[in-house]
Amino acid sequence: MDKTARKVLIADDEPDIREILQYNLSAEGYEVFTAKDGDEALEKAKRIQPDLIVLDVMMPKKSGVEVCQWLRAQATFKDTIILLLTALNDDGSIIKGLETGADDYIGKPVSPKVLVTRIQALFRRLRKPKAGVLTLDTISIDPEQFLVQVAGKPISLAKKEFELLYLLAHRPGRVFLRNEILNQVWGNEVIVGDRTIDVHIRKIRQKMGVDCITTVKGVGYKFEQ
Amino acid sequence: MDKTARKVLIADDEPDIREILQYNLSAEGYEVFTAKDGDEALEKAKRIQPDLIVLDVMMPKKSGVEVCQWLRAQATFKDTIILLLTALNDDGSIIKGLETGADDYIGKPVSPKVLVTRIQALFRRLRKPKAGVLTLDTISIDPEQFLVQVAGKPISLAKKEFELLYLLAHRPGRVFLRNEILNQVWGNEVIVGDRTIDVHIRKIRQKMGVDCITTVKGVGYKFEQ
DNA sequence: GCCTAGAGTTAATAATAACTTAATATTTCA
DNA sequence: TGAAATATTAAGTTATTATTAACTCTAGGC
Repeated sequence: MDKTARKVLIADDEPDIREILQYNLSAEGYEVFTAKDGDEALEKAKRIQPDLIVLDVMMPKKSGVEVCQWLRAQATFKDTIILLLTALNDDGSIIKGLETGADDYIGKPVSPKVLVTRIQALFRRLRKPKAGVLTLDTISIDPEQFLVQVAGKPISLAKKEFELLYLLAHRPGRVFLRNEILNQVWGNEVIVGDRTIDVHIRKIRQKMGVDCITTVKGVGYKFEQ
Repeated sequence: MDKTARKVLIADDEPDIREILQYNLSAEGYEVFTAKDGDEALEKAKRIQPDLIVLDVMMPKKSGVEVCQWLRAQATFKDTIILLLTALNDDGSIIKGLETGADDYIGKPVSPKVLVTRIQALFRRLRKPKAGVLTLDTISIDPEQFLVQVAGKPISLAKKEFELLYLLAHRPGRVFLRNEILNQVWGNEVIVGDRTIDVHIRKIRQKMGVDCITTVKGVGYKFEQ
């Protein structure tokens, strides 16, 4: 099992459902735990600290909603993803479920495939993805390949130029102060003159051909189409 | 209007649905925009930079899924919440929709109340601390982007002008004495003539086009719609 | 090890935008 | 109405950035 595998806890009183979900989620590489009632769900949640918890609403001992409320009251589970699963599909139940702090509310019957997809969508959103390719209209910046393309045409940037461009482009619109730029690209210890940034900015502008870096005089620079 | 108002864009070809959603979301304090087809949705998304976008899957020009894919490929929209809305409720459509990067997928018909609740659940999870953005009616002031918008149109202010506007706008209605303004914007040591403030105020008024700074003769200035 | 090309930096100068001032006009309120 | 305060305008001054070229440094080829 992958060491970085995400832990999922499934709490449902029906053994069939536990098994089907366990099978499908394991197949996707998740480390799966199960519980058969509300108390067991709480106990295992505390011990395992899962990344995501699927709670059936109708369970013995404690309902899924109660478990959800209890978990959300704890600081430890503030960032845990909670998904409610239920046969109660009326508006009132849905609203109540989501208002207790659940991240999603799915009505039964649900196909395992759909459930897995929804779980993956939740993970995609709630766990920060690593730095990847940036696309901004006709400009693409790939830090893996160290490659910049403008309208499909590859541009060759030097290391510092690339790092500076990536810094600005990964938050388009946001202004970066000269100090921030120095810290991020050059590091805190290194001391370079103020003109150094200007010269790099100029080279980037020159090589890219398009005007995508805006000067905010007295403040810094920002990436902008 | 609430200062922390979040912007929601609704794209659906049915006027009834647009209207119902707009009504219900506005009632919850969101700032709502609408689009009637895929192309308009893209255009408005780029211009408005909403926090959340509701996309009908079946739309003229471009489908909701196409719009979603296009948006997700852009760095600018990587943190925008996207919610697909559709009559297609089969597993395949749901999986496909979520896999294009949507954050939620809701089948029609859906009660407006449920939709609003789901949207609030999404915001609860995905809210990013939009540090310091001031939104006052049609004016937004973003210190991170160093950007002022009036009715969606960006206005370019110089550093001192921006700082002065931000100072006044962060406490609308409150009068700032000329001394306070000098201390806050220029600092205690710097000594400048009295007319300097006037000239900056004038430039702001001129550039913004709308009359949002009121003179209180003998006292100072205040921000006011 | 020496040479070379390109990266990175610096420094000098030019260009530009921001800021301030001062002179004049206008408004406001006793 | 008239004095005080603010608005407006244009011109002057300063601060910041752009540009250019020369210089240093480093990695890789020979």
